[in-house]
Amino acid sequence: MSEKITIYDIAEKLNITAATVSRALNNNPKIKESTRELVIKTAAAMNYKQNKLALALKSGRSNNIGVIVPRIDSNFFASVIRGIEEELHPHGYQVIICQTHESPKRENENLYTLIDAQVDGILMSVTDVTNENDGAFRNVLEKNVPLIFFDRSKHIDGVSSVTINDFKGGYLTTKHLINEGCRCIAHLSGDQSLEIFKNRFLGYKQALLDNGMIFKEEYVIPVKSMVEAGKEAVDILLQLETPPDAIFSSSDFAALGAIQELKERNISIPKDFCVAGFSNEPFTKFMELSITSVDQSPLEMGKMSARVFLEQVDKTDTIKIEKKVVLAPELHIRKSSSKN
Amino acid sequence: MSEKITIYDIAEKLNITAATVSRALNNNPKIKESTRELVIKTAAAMNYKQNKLALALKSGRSNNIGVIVPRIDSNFFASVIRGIEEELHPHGYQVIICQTHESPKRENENLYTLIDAQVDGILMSVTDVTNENDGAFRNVLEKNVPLIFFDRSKHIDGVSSVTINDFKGGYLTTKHLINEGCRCIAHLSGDQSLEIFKNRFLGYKQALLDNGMIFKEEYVIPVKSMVEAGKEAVDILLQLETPPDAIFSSSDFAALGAIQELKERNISIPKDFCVAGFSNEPFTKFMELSITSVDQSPLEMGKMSARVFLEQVDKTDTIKIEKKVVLAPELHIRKSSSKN
DNA sequence: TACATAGATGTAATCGATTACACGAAAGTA
DNA sequence: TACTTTCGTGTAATCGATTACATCTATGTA
Repeated sequence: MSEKITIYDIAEKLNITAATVSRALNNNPKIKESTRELVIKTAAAMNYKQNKLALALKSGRSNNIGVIVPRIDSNFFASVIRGIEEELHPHGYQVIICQTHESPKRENENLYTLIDAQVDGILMSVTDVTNENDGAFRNVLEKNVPLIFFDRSKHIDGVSSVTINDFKGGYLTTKHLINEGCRCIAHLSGDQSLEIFKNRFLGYKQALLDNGMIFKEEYVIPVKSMVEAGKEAVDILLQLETPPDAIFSSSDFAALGAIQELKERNISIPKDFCVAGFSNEPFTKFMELSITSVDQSPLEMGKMSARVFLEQVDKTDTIKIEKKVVLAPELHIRKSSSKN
Repeated sequence: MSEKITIYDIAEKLNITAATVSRALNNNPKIKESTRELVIKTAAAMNYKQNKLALALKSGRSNNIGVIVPRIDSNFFASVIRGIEEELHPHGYQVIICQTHESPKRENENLYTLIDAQVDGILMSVTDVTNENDGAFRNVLEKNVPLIFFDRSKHIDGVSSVTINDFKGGYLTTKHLINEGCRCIAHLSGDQSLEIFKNRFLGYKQALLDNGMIFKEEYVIPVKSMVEAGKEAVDILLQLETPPDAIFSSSDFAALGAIQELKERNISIPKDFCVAGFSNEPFTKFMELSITSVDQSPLEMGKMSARVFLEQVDKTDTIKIEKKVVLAPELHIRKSSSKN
């Protein structure tokens, strides 16, 4: 119903030009005070709203930033997004959400779409590092749109990232299991093409070696981040000649599955078997047999990513600052691994 | 680095006008086939990308839709958003996320910001129905921007909504508890100014009356959706002259708190006390003592909201179709309330 | 041959805001 | 009095794409 009011409407009403109106509204110093006041009052009276699209076209800045995640309905990614939104909202940015569902094709699609939509920056968690068809990434860089990776990163010169120290997370957790007296610690590993999972694995391995324990390939089971995968892994592990007495899982969901399967087999946790997960999903704390897990401070990660973006967005210099922020993982020790 | 290529660049290279280029790229029928092919080939070669902002300004459609939720880091809202994104992505829409943190002020702010950003529609879950300062809502309606409520709705003429039948959810759950043999069923209620919570309460009450049980005010405890609140509620309930033997909680988190407190007091669940929650949060299924809860099909709710939006967005008629979609709640009966 | 018609393309306005440059009036300076 | 500044506004181009209307050419028809 209500006609869209433009600066031309205001100008017409006051018998001045749109240029003057624009200047008055933008606090341009070379405008008479009385004119400014009149314009501002009239604009308010006419319920004028600036057309952000026109502004965006003119300035080349949309005030939108794009966020790409594998999926949004995971506590971790949702929390990161929350952090991003909260940090960027006060600066006038809107957050556009894209999901990849772990598909490199969708990832590229989303990158192109966001660039087409003229976003002022892209914050993302990579889906597949081996994605060679990185014309999409090159495109982003060529357009000089700030790109920031969080959690799942990828090595690209000049691109900043915010991650946690996954190696340390794996190391600390494994060390903790060793301290609890576990002798044979297995690892449920994630997609090794992603650095986060590789580093968790490497931290695990190093902790074993540093503490005089032997590392066995057969104790490392690749799993998807699903309950069922954890059950299957336990099934495999318990058939080994020397079954393990602890599991460090790179996924909370797999850890949960492992626990369910162990209980099914009447193996007592933590007395005879310890389990620890990764991500600190809400349910790990809520269980009666609460699950030890590594917190990744997703909210902080989101806020930090947003801050890194803000630092870069105004740098008109072509000199790219590559900032690598690494947050500290926090091990939450709970019942599933507390023998004492 | 890479210059932005516009249709003018293509036109110049081919010695034709931008109009022709535009027509060729848009499959306008009145263009020579050979010209079209040449333009398309050249555009590809020059790596031309349509500037969506220019298009948006010209057409008045941004291809963005706004989603406003209390917060994104809740499994329910994140899942709804996932549904919305998946349904709208194929239609070329991008999803902009806003959070209110249950603040009416933020809600109004977000509404204005989204309208300013020229979104093509707004899908939202209301924060506070008593929010009288609805200039923000009026503004949306006047601008003829499709508005759709999901889950937490509000009565506004001409505005569509997608909700679940909360009354039925409350009714079914209470009936189930009665069937299990519970005689005194308490209710942990949510903010009664929100219809969803009022309806859950009404369903609970009706189920009691329909089954010859008496409804007692003192059995209704208002709670926040938090673990701690559930504990406190149990503390109050057990001090009553006739303490209840079951709880229907309008929140899974409060239900969890209740269970923790009951266990603390060595009350056996479900033998001596049954508990049921609402929302089917992931953890309810994962607990060893899994929690009975009502599923709200958030993914479906999101997709459905998106579909309702799509139906309305192309209707140029000023006649507003008010569509009220009500999804069926699904009671998931689990250990916390299964005596048999 | 003369004229209507279809086909292909060019011209220019438009969406709404910003801004370099131009211009007239008032004020300051010598 | 004559000339330079300063101040406040107007003019018009610009961002990139779309599209109504105009124009021109080639073809069809009587």
